[in-house]
Amino acid sequence: MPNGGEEKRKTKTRRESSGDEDGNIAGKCDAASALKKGPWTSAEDAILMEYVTTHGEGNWNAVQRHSGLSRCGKSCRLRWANHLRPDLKKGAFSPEEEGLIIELHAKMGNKWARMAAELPGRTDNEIKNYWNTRIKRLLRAGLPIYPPDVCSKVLEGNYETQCMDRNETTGGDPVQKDHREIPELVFKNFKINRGVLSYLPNLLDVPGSNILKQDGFGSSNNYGFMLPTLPPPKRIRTATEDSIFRDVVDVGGVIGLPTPFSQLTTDYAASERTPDPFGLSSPYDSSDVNFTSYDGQPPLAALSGSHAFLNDDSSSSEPISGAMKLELPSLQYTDTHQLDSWAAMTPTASPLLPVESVDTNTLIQSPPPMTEPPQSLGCLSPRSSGLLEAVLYESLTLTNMNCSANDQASVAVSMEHQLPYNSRKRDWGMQADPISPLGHSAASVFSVCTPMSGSSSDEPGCEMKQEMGSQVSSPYGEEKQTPAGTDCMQIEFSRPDVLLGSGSYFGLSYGGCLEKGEPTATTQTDAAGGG
DNA sequence: AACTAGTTCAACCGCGTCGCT
DNA sequence: CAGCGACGCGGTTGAACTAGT
Repeated sequence: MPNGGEEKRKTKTRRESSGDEDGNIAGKCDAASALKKGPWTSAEDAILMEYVTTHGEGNWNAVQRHSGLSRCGKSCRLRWANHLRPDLKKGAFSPEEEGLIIELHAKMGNKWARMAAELPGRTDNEIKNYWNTRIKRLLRAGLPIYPPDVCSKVLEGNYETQCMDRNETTGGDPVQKDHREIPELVFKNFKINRGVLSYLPNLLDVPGSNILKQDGFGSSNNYGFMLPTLPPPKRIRTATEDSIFRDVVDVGGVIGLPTPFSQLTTDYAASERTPDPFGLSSPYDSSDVNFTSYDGQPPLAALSGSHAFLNDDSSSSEPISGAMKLELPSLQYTDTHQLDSWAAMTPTASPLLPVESVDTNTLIQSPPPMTEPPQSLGCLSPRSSGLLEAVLYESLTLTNMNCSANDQASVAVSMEHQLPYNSRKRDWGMQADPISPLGHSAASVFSVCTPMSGSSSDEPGCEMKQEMGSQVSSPYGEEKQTPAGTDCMQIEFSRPDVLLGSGSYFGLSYGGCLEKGEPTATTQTDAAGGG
């Protein structure tokens, strides 16, 4: 499916070859040297091939110098890696490969290179293209990105491996936790946050049901966070839909409709009153939520949450808006049937605040270490895993928020006891975050600071503790006091307008509950975007 | 046959990281 | 430790192609 073709490729190449002389000159690699850009010709390929076979890979800039190629080293490397490497596997992805890609993406997010390493003969670019194409199609059809079996695999796999990992790295000593694994991601710098969010009240004038339609939210420029907008299908293409459906079934091995995560529900949340595949129980029963209330818009929870910035490497430190883009494509639903299926996995119907609307320069900061890293939480650290884990993590986080801010010692314990994996009863109606986990999702777990605030944790604004019980932006632009120690999630989350306007959601709520112990100086990123 | 919208894929671009000096 | 170059990665773009009308 993915590549429509070698044939096409050949045709294109042929054309390119013929148009060699017209190739545009100049380039970013080295504008001064007028390096050629654009499609490679077969002659160039030959030169590059010859050079690499004699000199080996690496030192790509030398290729240009020594081979006479008018291509920058970067371009040479790309060409070699993506097209000329002898071990490249050409042609469409096999079903096995497709399945693997899906699984890997569920685990690691947009780590194309890492995924490529798991797929011999495949390039990151290829995988990326495949995924993006696939995502587009699935979203267009309103289907879940991950087949249920993949979800369960990832969940199980990570739960086990990460716990094992943790035990190894910490020697089982909960005190000596491995900071790489602990999801020390909380909102910091609340004062700054409040500033950042200060214009949110503007949004509050827009009814929740409509806000998502506002320019800027639905625009392509803003699709990054939770409201990516793919153009609605202008015509229904039966063949395409069929194909999509086939993909879901074939690749996933499990029919994703109408309840794509039923399997997970069974596995992990059987005892819960609401399907809770990711431990993402909504405060609502899905039956209580009218997902069509937003003018027929689907719940805009972004399941795909955000590998990019949940993953543990540098790319995670990008400003949220950037990081989220590809991973949170639009979720569009065409019928209530699909809504139902999504309702199970993305329980929130809350309109979500696009990160862009907050501040594209926001930073993700490492939270202060928790008094005692809940083991399970550590196992689900978004920093060490992908989307699904992130979702789980957030679920845990949200759950944990219920704990009294004063009862710091209970944090770890309560979180442990609120794992989605166990069947411990949770009163989501009172406690959980309706905005959801999936909506703000992983993003909401993170600290959001303006760069100018600095990532220094010793700034007063970064002291989450101080903020416990501090102001909460009301949906109406006012601020109200939330008594410290009270259930921070008792804000009126059931109200979309509150959710939208509640900068406090980002700051206070999370911080109030998560922030325990010393602020950490560790930052996920620096002001420059992480370097 | 012409037009249009959607898809695919190669290549580019910007940025982060690493290693060397 | 700063500066620099090389390299790698992920996101985006644009042209070619395909399919539907």
